[in-house]
Amino acid sequence: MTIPQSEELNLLHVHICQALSDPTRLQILYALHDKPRNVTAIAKLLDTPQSTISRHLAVLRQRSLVTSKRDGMAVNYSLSYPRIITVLDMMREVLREALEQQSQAVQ
Amino acid sequence: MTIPQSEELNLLHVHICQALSDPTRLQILYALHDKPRNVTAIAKLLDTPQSTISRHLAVLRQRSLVTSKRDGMAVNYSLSYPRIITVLDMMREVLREALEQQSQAVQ
DNA sequence: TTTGGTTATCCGGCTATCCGAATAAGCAGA
DNA sequence: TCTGCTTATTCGGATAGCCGGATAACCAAA
Repeated sequence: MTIPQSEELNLLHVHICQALSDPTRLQILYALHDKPRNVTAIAKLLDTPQSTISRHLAVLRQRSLVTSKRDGMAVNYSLSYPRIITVLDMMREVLREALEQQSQAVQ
Repeated sequence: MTIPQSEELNLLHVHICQALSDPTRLQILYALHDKPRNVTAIAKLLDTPQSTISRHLAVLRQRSLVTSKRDGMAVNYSLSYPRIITVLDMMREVLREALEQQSQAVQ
Protein backbone atom coordinates (compact mmCIF):
# COMPACT_ATOMS: atom_id res chain seq x y z
CA MET A 1 0.00 0.00 0.00
CA THR A 2 1.32 3.37 -0.95
CA ILE A 3 -0.92 5.46 1.24
CA PRO A 4 0.51 5.28 4.72
CA GLN A 5 -1.73 7.91 6.28
CA SER A 6 -4.35 6.96 8.78
CA GLU A 7 -7.92 7.44 7.66
CA GLU A 8 -8.47 9.66 10.68
CA LEU A 9 -5.58 12.00 10.05
CA ASN A 10 -6.60 12.21 6.43
CA LEU A 11 -10.06 13.43 7.32
CA LEU A 12 -8.71 15.91 9.84
CA HIS A 13 -6.33 17.12 7.19
CA VAL A 14 -9.23 17.65 4.80
CA HIS A 15 -11.08 19.50 7.52
CA ILE A 16 -8.18 21.89 7.95
CA CYS A 17 -7.74 22.46 4.24
CA GLN A 18 -11.43 23.08 3.92
CA ALA A 19 -11.18 25.72 6.65
CA LEU A 20 -8.38 27.35 4.68
CA SER A 21 -10.29 27.46 1.40
CA ASP A 22 -12.12 30.71 1.89
CA PRO A 23 -10.60 34.10 1.14
CA THR A 24 -12.11 35.74 4.20
CA ARG A 25 -10.84 33.02 6.52
CA LEU A 26 -7.33 33.30 5.08
CA GLN A 27 -7.45 37.04 5.66
CA ILE A 28 -8.62 36.47 9.22
CA LEU A 29 -5.72 34.12 9.89
CA TYR A 30 -3.20 36.60 8.56
CA ALA A 31 -4.84 39.39 10.54
CA LEU A 32 -4.54 37.32 13.71
CA HIS A 33 -0.95 36.50 12.88
CA ASP A 34 -0.29 40.22 12.96
CA LYS A 35 -1.85 40.40 16.42
CA PRO A 36 -4.81 39.06 18.40
CA ARG A 37 -8.03 40.92 17.70
CA ASN A 38 -11.70 40.83 18.62
CA VAL A 39 -14.60 40.23 16.27
CA THR A 40 -15.54 43.83 15.69
CA ALA A 41 -11.96 44.81 14.95
CA ILE A 42 -11.65 42.08 12.35
CA ALA A 43 -14.98 43.01 10.82
CA LYS A 44 -13.87 46.62 10.46
CA LEU A 45 -10.44 45.68 9.16
CA LEU A 46 -11.87 43.46 6.45
CA ASP A 47 -14.93 45.65 5.84
CA THR A 48 -17.25 42.69 6.26
CA PRO A 49 -20.47 42.26 8.28
CA GLN A 50 -19.99 41.16 11.86
CA SER A 51 -22.18 38.10 11.44
CA THR A 52 -20.04 36.89 8.57
CA ILE A 53 -16.85 37.27 10.57
CA SER A 54 -18.35 35.58 13.59
CA ARG A 55 -19.45 32.66 11.48
CA HIS A 56 -15.99 32.30 9.93
CA LEU A 57 -14.39 32.50 13.35
CA ALA A 58 -16.69 29.73 14.52
CA VAL A 59 -15.43 27.54 11.68
CA LEU A 60 -11.81 28.28 12.54
CA ARG A 61 -12.54 27.67 16.23
CA GLN A 62 -14.21 24.33 15.57
CA ARG A 63 -11.13 23.28 13.61
CA SER A 64 -8.92 24.50 16.47
CA LEU A 65 -7.12 26.94 14.23
CA VAL A 66 -7.93 29.88 16.49
CA THR A 67 -8.48 30.28 20.20
CA SER A 68 -10.89 32.68 21.85
CA LYS A 69 -10.57 34.34 25.20
CA ARG A 70 -12.95 36.78 26.76
CA ASP A 71 -11.43 40.14 27.61
CA GLY A 72 -13.94 42.49 29.24
CA MET A 73 -16.83 42.94 26.90
CA ALA A 74 -14.99 41.68 23.86
CA VAL A 75 -13.78 38.24 22.85
CA ASN A 76 -10.19 38.15 21.73
CA TYR A 77 -9.14 35.73 19.06
CA SER A 78 -5.62 34.52 18.38
CA LEU A 79 -3.91 31.82 16.36
CA SER A 80 -3.74 28.46 18.09
CA TYR A 81 -0.77 27.32 16.04
CA PRO A 82 1.18 30.21 14.54
CA ARG A 83 3.17 27.68 12.56
CA ILE A 84 0.13 27.27 10.34
CA ILE A 85 1.16 30.61 8.86
CA THR A 86 4.51 29.13 7.93
CA VAL A 87 2.65 26.37 6.12
CA LEU A 88 0.49 28.92 4.32
CA ASP A 89 3.56 30.92 3.35
CA MET A 90 5.25 27.81 1.97
CA MET A 91 2.16 27.13 -0.08
CA ARG A 92 2.28 30.66 -1.44
CA GLU A 93 5.94 30.22 -2.24
CA VAL A 94 5.26 27.13 -4.32
CA LEU A 95 2.40 28.99 -5.95
CA ARG A 96 4.58 31.95 -6.80
CA GLU A 97 7.22 29.77 -8.42
CA ALA A 98 4.56 27.91 -10.34
CA LEU A 99 3.25 31.20 -11.69
CA GLU A 100 6.74 32.25 -12.74
CA GLN A 101 7.32 29.01 -14.59
CA GLN A 102 3.99 29.33 -16.35
CA SER A 103 4.60 32.89 -17.44
CA GLN A 104 8.02 31.89 -18.77
CA ALA A 105 6.49 28.95 -20.63
CA VAL A 106 4.04 31.27 -22.35
CA GLN A 107 6.76 33.40 -23.88
CA MET B 1 -2.80 47.65 6.57
CA THR B 2 -1.85 44.33 8.01
CA ILE B 3 -2.72 42.18 5.04
CA PRO B 4 0.11 42.47 2.60
CA GLN B 5 -1.02 39.72 0.25
CA SER B 6 -2.21 40.59 -3.20
CA GLU B 7 -5.86 39.92 -3.88
CA GLU B 8 -4.85 37.72 -6.78
CA LEU B 9 -2.45 35.53 -4.87
CA ASN B 10 -5.02 35.20 -2.13
CA LEU B 11 -7.61 33.82 -4.51
CA LEU B 12 -5.12 31.44 -6.07
CA HIS B 13 -4.17 30.32 -2.61
CA VAL B 14 -7.82 29.63 -1.82
CA HIS B 15 -8.10 27.71 -5.06
CA ILE B 16 -5.22 25.48 -4.06
CA CYS B 17 -6.56 24.88 -0.56
CA GLN B 18 -9.93 24.08 -2.01
CA ALA B 19 -8.30 21.51 -4.27
CA LEU B 20 -6.69 19.97 -1.21
CA SER B 21 -9.91 19.74 0.78
CA ASP B 22 -11.16 16.43 -0.49
CA PRO B 23 -10.03 13.08 0.91
CA THR B 24 -9.87 11.42 -2.49
CA ARG B 25 -7.75 14.20 -3.96
CA LEU B 26 -5.34 14.04 -1.05
CA GLN B 27 -5.02 10.31 -1.57
CA ILE B 28 -4.40 10.87 -5.27
CA LEU B 29 -1.62 13.35 -4.52
CA TYR B 30 0.07 10.95 -2.14
CA ALA B 31 -0.33 8.12 -4.65
CA LEU B 32 1.35 10.25 -7.32
CA HIS B 33 4.08 11.20 -4.91
CA ASP B 34 4.86 7.49 -4.65
CA LYS B 35 5.12 7.29 -8.44
CA PRO B 36 3.37 8.55 -11.58
CA ARG B 37 0.26 6.55 -12.45
CA ASN B 38 -2.52 6.52 -14.97
CA VAL B 39 -6.22 7.01 -14.27
CA THR B 40 -7.17 3.35 -14.18
CA ALA B 41 -4.32 2.50 -11.83
CA ILE B 42 -5.38 5.21 -9.40
CA ALA B 43 -9.00 4.12 -9.61
CA LYS B 44 -8.04 0.55 -8.75
CA LEU B 45 -5.66 1.61 -6.00
CA LEU B 46 -8.28 3.76 -4.30
CA ASP B 47 -11.17 1.45 -5.18
CA THR B 48 -13.15 4.31 -6.65
CA PRO B 49 -15.06 4.64 -9.95
CA GLN B 50 -13.00 5.81 -12.90
CA SER B 51 -15.25 8.77 -13.59
CA THR B 52 -14.77 10.02 -10.07
CA ILE B 53 -10.99 9.78 -10.31
CA SER B 54 -10.96 11.45 -13.71
CA ARG B 55 -13.03 14.30 -12.36
CA HIS B 56 -10.72 14.77 -9.40
CA LEU B 57 -7.69 14.69 -11.67
CA ALA B 58 -9.29 17.37 -13.80
CA VAL B 59 -9.60 19.57 -10.73
CA LEU B 60 -5.98 18.99 -9.79
CA ARG B 61 -4.91 19.62 -13.38
CA GLN B 62 -6.83 22.88 -13.61
CA ARG B 63 -5.09 24.01 -10.44
CA SER B 64 -1.73 22.93 -11.90
CA LEU B 65 -1.11 20.53 -9.06
CA VAL B 66 -0.64 17.59 -11.41
CA THR B 67 0.63 17.20 -14.94
CA SER B 68 -0.65 14.74 -17.53
CA LYS B 69 1.28 13.14 -20.34
CA ARG B 70 0.00 10.61 -22.81
CA ASP B 71 1.90 7.34 -22.84
CA GLY B 72 0.53 4.95 -25.44
CA MET B 73 -3.07 4.31 -24.69
CA ALA B 74 -2.93 5.62 -21.16
CA VAL B 75 -2.48 9.08 -19.72
CA ASN B 76 0.14 9.30 -17.05
CA TYR B 77 -0.26 11.71 -14.22
CA SER B 78 2.47 13.05 -11.97
CA LEU B 79 2.93 15.80 -9.41
CA SER B 80 3.76 19.19 -10.88
CA TYR B 81 5.39 20.40 -7.69
CA PRO B 82 6.51 17.56 -5.41
CA ARG B 83 7.22 20.17 -2.74
CA ILE B 84 3.48 20.43 -2.22
CA ILE B 85 3.82 17.10 -0.40
CA THR B 86 6.27 18.73 1.99
CA VAL B 87 3.66 21.37 2.68
CA LEU B 88 1.02 18.72 3.27
CA ASP B 89 3.35 16.84 5.60
CA MET B 90 4.05 20.01 7.57
CA MET B 91 0.34 20.55 7.93
CA ARG B 92 -0.05 17.02 9.21
CA GLU B 93 2.77 17.59 11.62
CA VAL B 94 1.09 20.65 13.13
CA LEU B 95 -2.14 18.68 13.23
CA ARG B 96 -0.51 15.77 15.01
CA GLU B 97 0.99 18.02 17.67
CA ALA B 98 -2.34 19.78 18.11
CA LEU B 99 -3.99 16.42 18.72
CA GLU B 100 -1.36 15.48 21.29
CA GLN B 101 -1.83 18.73 23.16
CA GLN B 102 -5.57 18.29 23.17
CA SER B 103 -5.41 14.74 24.44
CA GLN B 104 -3.05 15.85 27.20
CA ALA B 105 -5.35 18.71 28.12
CA VAL B 106 -8.23 16.27 28.54
CA GLN B 107 -6.40 14.22 31.16
C1' DT C 1 -11.38 0.56 -40.46
C1' DT C 2 -12.76 -2.11 -36.82
C1' DT C 3 -11.90 -3.44 -32.06
C1' DG C 4 -10.95 -2.82 -27.37
C1' DG C 5 -8.62 -0.50 -23.72
C1' DT C 6 -8.36 4.06 -21.72
C1' DT C 7 -9.92 8.60 -20.40
C1' DA C 8 -13.14 12.67 -20.38
C1' DT C 9 -17.66 14.48 -20.13
C1' DC C 10 -22.65 14.61 -19.36
C1' DC C 11 -26.49 13.90 -16.41
C1' DG C 12 -29.68 14.17 -12.43
C1' DG C 13 -29.75 14.61 -7.79
C1' DC C 14 -28.18 15.27 -3.36
C1' DT C 15 -25.45 17.78 0.19
C1' DA C 16 -22.63 21.39 1.86
C1' DT C 17 -21.33 26.10 2.03
C1' DC C 18 -21.85 30.96 1.89
C1' DC C 19 -24.20 35.34 2.51
C1' DG C 20 -26.19 39.43 5.21
C1' DA C 21 -30.14 41.11 7.79
C1' DA C 22 -32.40 40.35 11.92
C1' DT C 23 -32.51 38.74 16.38
C1' DA C 24 -30.99 36.57 20.50
C1' DA C 25 -27.60 36.01 24.07
C1' DG C 26 -23.67 37.62 27.14
C1' DC C 27 -21.65 40.64 29.89
C1' DA C 28 -19.78 44.96 32.19
C1' DG C 29 -20.69 49.46 33.99
C1' DA C 30 -23.99 52.84 35.73
C1' DT D 1 -31.52 45.83 37.19
C1' DC D 2 -31.22 48.55 33.24
C1' DT D 3 -28.31 50.14 29.37
C1' DG D 4 -25.41 49.55 25.69
C1' DC D 5 -21.61 47.35 23.55
C1' DT D 6 -20.10 42.98 21.79
C1' DT D 7 -20.70 38.44 19.94
C1' DA D 8 -23.37 34.24 18.46
C1' DT D 9 -27.16 32.21 16.10
C1' DT D 10 -31.15 31.91 13.13
C1' DC D 11 -33.29 32.39 8.68
C1' DG D 12 -34.25 31.94 3.74
C1' DG D 13 -32.17 31.57 -0.41
C1' DA D 14 -28.50 31.28 -3.69
C1' DT D 15 -24.28 28.96 -5.23
C1' DA D 16 -20.94 25.43 -5.51
C1' DG D 17 -19.32 20.76 -4.88
C1' DC D 18 -19.60 15.78 -5.00
C1' DC D 19 -21.24 11.31 -6.65
C1' DG D 20 -21.48 7.26 -9.98
C1' DG D 21 -23.74 5.38 -14.11
C1' DA D 22 -23.92 6.09 -18.89
C1' DT D 23 -21.92 7.73 -22.89
C1' DA D 24 -18.81 9.99 -25.87
C1' DA D 25 -14.14 10.78 -27.42
C1' DC D 26 -9.37 9.16 -28.10
C1' DC D 27 -6.07 6.28 -29.69
C1' DA D 28 -3.17 2.12 -30.78
C1' DA D 29 -2.98 -2.40 -32.55
C1' DA D 30 -4.86 -5.85 -35.58
